Amino acid sequence: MVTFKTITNLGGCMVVPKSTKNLDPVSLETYLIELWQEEKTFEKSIDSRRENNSPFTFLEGPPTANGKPGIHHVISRLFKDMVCRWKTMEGHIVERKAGWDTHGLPVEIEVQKQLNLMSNEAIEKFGMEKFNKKCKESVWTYEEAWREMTERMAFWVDMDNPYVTLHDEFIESAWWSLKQMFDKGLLFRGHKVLPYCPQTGTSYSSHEVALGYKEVAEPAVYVKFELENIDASILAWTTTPWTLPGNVGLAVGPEVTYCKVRITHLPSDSWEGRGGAEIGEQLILAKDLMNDVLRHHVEVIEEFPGSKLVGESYKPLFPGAIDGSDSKSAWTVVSADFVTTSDGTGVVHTAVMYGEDDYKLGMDVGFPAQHTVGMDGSFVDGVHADLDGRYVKECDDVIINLLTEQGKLYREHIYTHDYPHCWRTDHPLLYYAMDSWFVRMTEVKEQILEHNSNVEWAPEWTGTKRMGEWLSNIKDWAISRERYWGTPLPVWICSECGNEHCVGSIEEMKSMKTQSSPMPPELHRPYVDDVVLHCPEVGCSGKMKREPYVMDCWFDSGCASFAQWHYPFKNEDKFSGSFPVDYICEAVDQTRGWFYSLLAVATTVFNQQCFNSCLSLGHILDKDGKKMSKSKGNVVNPWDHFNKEGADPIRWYMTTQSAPWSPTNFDPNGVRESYAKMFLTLWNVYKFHADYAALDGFDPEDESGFIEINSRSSLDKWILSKVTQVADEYHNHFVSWDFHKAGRALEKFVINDLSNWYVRRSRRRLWEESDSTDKRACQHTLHEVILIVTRLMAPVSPFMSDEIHRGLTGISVHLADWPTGSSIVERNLPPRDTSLEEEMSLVRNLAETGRRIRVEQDRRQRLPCRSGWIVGGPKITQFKEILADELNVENLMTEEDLDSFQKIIIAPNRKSLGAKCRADLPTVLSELEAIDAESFLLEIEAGIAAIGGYEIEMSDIEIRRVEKDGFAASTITLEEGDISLVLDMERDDDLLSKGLARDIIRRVQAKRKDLDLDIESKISLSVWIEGLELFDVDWEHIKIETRTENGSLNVEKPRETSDSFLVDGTKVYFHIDNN
RNA sequence: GGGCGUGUAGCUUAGUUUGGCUGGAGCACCCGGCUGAUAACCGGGAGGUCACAGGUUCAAAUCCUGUCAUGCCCA
Repeated sequence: MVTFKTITNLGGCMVVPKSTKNLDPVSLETYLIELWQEEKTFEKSIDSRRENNSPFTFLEGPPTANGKPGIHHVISRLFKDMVCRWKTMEGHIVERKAGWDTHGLPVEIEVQKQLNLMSNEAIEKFGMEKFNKKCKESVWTYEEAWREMTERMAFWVDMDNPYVTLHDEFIESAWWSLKQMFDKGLLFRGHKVLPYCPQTGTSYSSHEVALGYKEVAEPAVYVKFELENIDASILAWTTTPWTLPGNVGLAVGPEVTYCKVRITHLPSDSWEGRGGAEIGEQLILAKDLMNDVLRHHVEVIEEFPGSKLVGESYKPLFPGAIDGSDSKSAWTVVSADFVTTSDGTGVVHTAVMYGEDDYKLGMDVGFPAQHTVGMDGSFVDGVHADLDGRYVKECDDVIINLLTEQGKLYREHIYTHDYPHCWRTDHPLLYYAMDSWFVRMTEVKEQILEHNSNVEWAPEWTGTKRMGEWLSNIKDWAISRERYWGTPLPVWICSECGNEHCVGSIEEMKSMKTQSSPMPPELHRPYVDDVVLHCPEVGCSGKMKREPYVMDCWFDSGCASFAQWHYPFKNEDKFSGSFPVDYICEAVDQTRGWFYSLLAVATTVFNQQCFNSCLSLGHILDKDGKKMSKSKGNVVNPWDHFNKEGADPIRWYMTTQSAPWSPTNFDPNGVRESYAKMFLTLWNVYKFHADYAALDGFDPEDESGFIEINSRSSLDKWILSKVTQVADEYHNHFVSWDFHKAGRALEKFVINDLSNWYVRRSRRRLWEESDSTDKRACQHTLHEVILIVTRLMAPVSPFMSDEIHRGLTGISVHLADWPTGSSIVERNLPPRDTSLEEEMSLVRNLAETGRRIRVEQDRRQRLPCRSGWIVGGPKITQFKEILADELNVENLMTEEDLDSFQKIIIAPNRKSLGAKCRADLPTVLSELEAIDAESFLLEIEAGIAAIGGYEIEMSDIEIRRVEKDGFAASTITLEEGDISLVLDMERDDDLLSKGLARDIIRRVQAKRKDLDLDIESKISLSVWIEGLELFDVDWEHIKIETRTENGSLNVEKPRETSDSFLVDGTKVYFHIDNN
């Protein structure tokens, strides 16, 4: 059992608290930022923990500095900072290296917009070297803004030594990791089907595609594929006729029911567009879609599952367009599980190179993977004489005509759908199989699932569901991009023997390069493109050219855990001591982004998990729950609040508003509320303590003046017990990532327990002018409780907590230990006394009950009651005086039961009495009203009760219990049973005089405050009262309370300028003269 | 289209895991009270289709099914 160390000599210099000013949050915070810089508080907070040698490692998810930081960036930096600060206080070494993500398409797009370079051709004409230089500059556009925001919100991170993904060191580490994958056979070349714009020569990420969806009406066709061995054609549907020359297969659902039909009659309706069928012709399609597709009258000849069609071969639509000699499956029917009967014919036309499903299916079943369309968007030579060299989107009509001529078109129609368009040129995008390099993630699926399951995810479902589901359908990772600005793919291919070589370091490149190739000044295009290597293959003397790709920028950030240290080329110790990383934190959209790329790289390179815990945050939305975006104009600028309420209230608001992983509707008014409640209240508690401590020269470290907790009042013991309770609750919520619950609990403690109860109840103790044990006990208690509160809140709101902590101890809260302790630092909290806590809870409950009674009885709080009784419930031993004072009751007693306060009244049952008495009812009722209930009840029980000649029985009346005249009561129900509070409502001259005195005191005090008088200054007070006698003793009391030296009561007449007020019909005038 | 979240008073939210008192707070509003630390606090009032529709159950904000809205990710 560790005892609570009440005297905490932390080596501070300024232990006697100074009187404080009113709160100015902005200057307080900006002052502290400067102080932290001068003192190097951040560095100290790390260095002071070195002796424990227990690192807690954090990895910063690198932001891109080519966009302005907004309020949504504040939240993720908050939760990063909070956990790091918390772990520091628990005694760990928590180093925090900043990082910048500097590569990637968004950077290029930004520069392209700037320089109006709307195609690859334009970029190359402009010059890749110049272009990349621009990109490099562009990534630092908002660095200053990011630094300022980071500093202002007090995210402690080492921004002077960040890792930067464009640095050669970082790139070299990334190269090294790719070579590990290459050596394990996990890197391969293939195709990836991407939305591609032939005008600009670029493929697009899904993000860009989303920018350009447009609704278009295009021709769609039902095409007849004539089977070789069955006298029928299979019908297939497509919305992209230009892919038909590339057709190499038809996919059917194995479980889907198909049928073969024969045309019996021509359609009765007029035929739309081209196409048609002869009577007697036989067609095959899904049974469910017959009615939607067919326009002829038919007879169904046969029904069968799709599996029966599998393997059937058919005649190519465009013979010679594709060389199928190496493929057994070319132009046959295959089975695929993605086939549905929701549209089309239930048969999917497959052109390997122009659809993702198509490509995957093609690879699985061995269709020939050949292009019929070139990179320029035109058909290649040899497809068809009418098509060769023509832009595909212009050929729809030609193709449909060709099919019609050959009798292969069944129907055409116009189909309206959303189709992606190039956001720059507005041309429709083509889904096109691009050459691409892949990491074979499918090979390591089991390992990555295993590593994922060992991560502590918050919330859990991010890991198990969102990430888990994704990983169980893992696909190979396309890591190459046909772009300019990025980490160059370090793969070289020999032009002689086709040997592929992956370079894993600068040194390796240097040793392999030909004499004539220059050493690149940096590891970027175009310099690296010029490096030619000698082929290392035995017996080959060929030259190797680099594959002209850059890498997916997610690969960069996925390498951050080791590349930030330039591992394995340097910092072996730093890396091994920090891997796997203990903690990362980003918004939920990073699940498939950074969280995944970290897992993927760590699994393929080290076969380890990359991080032990991951907090995935919900997004910040605007106050209407809409996404914040520039175009909507609903983006909140954090500086609006930095410059108003300060960073602490923003951080507190974000923490307590909702669970970290819940989306938060950002309400600026909520920040104000956090400020007004949590921070103003705490500041005033502190100010109250500090002002009186300064006045009295209170020194918490003066052992001679120390009061043991045992010798303090019950009120002190109570708040000390409560602060321990809230500290434990707070800590437990931190452990389970429920930071919002932690903050709410602490806020409730500060406002309700500390400020509105402890301080309010303790004010008189500190007003006492002479030194007393009780006063010092109160000062020590306040001092101790405030210190614990500041240490608890320091990770969330580092400014005010530090200011107060420094004010009380002379040292920074960020160097202090976590109050509940850890495996490293000692627990340091006062003892609990739960019975005291329970009693106080009851007392507060009864005080509220008293106020409720007064409202109901229309008796103001300042008018005292002569007596009050507590009926039932546990005995109140410690806080009886407090309760009596709160209730404003002169004499508070306990009573066994309610009988002495209640009487029985008899109410008539009109239904039964009316039937009995008829016209006499009014008389009976009025007599009943005047009757003595107790004795009449006895008469009824004896069967002798009668009114006006009518016999009265129990059924004629209702018995009720009410408070006797002059009493008022209210009952609260607790687990232990009911407790009633009874108040004596009697008013007499004595009570009225006392009540009046309190009202006068209150008005005079308010006036003193209005006049901005010093608390100690003396006044002259004149009072005139009309219609009520103020007793001498009460007048004396008024004079003492209001520090009146010269008092006059009812002397002459009130002056014109005198204040007046009315209370219970009594008019009071008063006048203050400042002495 | 698919996966994963979210939806409770005008606003911000608790309660949903494990069904059970009259769905609890704060802001704003109205009435009253307390106050020489406080933009704080206390009592009362008004304000609820617990997104909607079904279902299970003696009992549903809570469990199940579907729908709608909204957010993220993937197509």
